[in-house]
Amino acid sequence: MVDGIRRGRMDADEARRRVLDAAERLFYARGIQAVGMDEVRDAAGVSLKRLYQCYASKDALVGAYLEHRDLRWNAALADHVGRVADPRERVLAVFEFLSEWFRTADFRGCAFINAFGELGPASPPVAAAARGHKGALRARLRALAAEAGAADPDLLADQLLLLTEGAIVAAAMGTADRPAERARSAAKALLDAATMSDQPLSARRPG
Amino acid sequence: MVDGIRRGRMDADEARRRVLDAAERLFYARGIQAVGMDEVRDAAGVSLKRLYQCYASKDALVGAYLEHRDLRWNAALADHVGRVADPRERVLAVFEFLSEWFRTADFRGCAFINAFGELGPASPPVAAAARGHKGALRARLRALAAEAGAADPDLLADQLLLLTEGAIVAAAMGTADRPAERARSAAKALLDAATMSDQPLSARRPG
DNA sequence: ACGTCGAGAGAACGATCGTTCTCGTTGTCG
DNA sequence: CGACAACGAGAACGATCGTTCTCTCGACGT
Repeated sequence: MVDGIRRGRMDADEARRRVLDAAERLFYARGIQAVGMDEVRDAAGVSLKRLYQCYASKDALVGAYLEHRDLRWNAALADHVGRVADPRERVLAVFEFLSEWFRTADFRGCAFINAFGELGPASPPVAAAARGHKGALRARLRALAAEAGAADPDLLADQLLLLTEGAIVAAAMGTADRPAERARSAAKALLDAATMSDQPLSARRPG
Repeated sequence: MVDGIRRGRMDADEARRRVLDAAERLFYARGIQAVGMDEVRDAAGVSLKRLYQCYASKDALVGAYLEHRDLRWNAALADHVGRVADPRERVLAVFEFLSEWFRTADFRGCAFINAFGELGPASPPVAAAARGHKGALRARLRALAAEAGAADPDLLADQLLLLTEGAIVAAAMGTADRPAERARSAAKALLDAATMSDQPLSARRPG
């Protein structure tokens, strides 16, 4: 009974991983409400009983999906930005990351924007996860803006955040051509404007 | 028999109007999948039979909802921009329109982004409506950019579109402070950058 | 006034979905 | 070898939802 854990626990971890992988793929590709637990079970190759042992409810699975997605996405962005040294280029690297992301075969927008639009008002946990994800992104953009020498890092961070979210939405809906490149060009212009460091921004404005 | 149409058609139009009003309010506030036909019936104050006489299915009602929303939103934006004469100010008026919109009590993001995130892949009509709406917005921004003298109106239009969509998303999720004002400041900088070849920055006057 | 048509209210139906339960099997340990 | 716990497969259950059907009643034309 005690040692039953030996193999049981290994299998349980494996099952959890497969369930979460399947859920992430399906929820992201087709939306949360459109995917039933039966489909997750099929894709994960486990039994329903096992599925509910791993995640006690669909809500719990959705929470784990968003949490995992947040970790992966943040790590991928950090990795991409981390390869660049120049502070200004680090800001623009965010948009090169977006460009690569948009080209991935299964790209379907931001999981958090989608989940928020789908369940936001009806599901406080989903809303909180979405806000947390975007809050972390804003914090990262603010840090990059400050390192790049922006006169007002909060302002530039918000502007970059708007460009990022807009590019993601436009890429998902196909409403703009090469949205990442357009966002990058806009970010460059805003970065220039924010770091005309030693004079014009303040000199240009009267009192 | 012919005249039976007289009163019948009046009531039918009235019922259609009330059904569409109720559906628009409910779908926008809580999402499409979260609102059942029974609830639309209650809010509209008609019978289910009448409801299905007005709109043959929920899909048809969703289509009418998006179409009506598109008309109203475009008209409101056109009205707001139309009150401004200066070409550069007309571009920025878009973001003042957003600012007012975001402050309305029932604001809950862009109906088309929400609907697309909710049903996009599963519902081609919804996806088409969303793309049509954003396509019209992009065309309007392109025209404004051209009138304002942008060197590359397509580039500026896309950049402004990204700012607009980003501001809407950020406003809906509450991830940025005063997103409309931030988007406006970014738009101004981009507008400056896009029209600098004609006139130097020093010749510009802040609005 | 009477028969007919259509409207309203809501029951009913079929499908779907989240969740639980049953049952037959298997693998393990004493 | 035999009991027992856990597992897989899938039926079952209760709820919800889109849609249709039934029943009753009131309004209109002749």
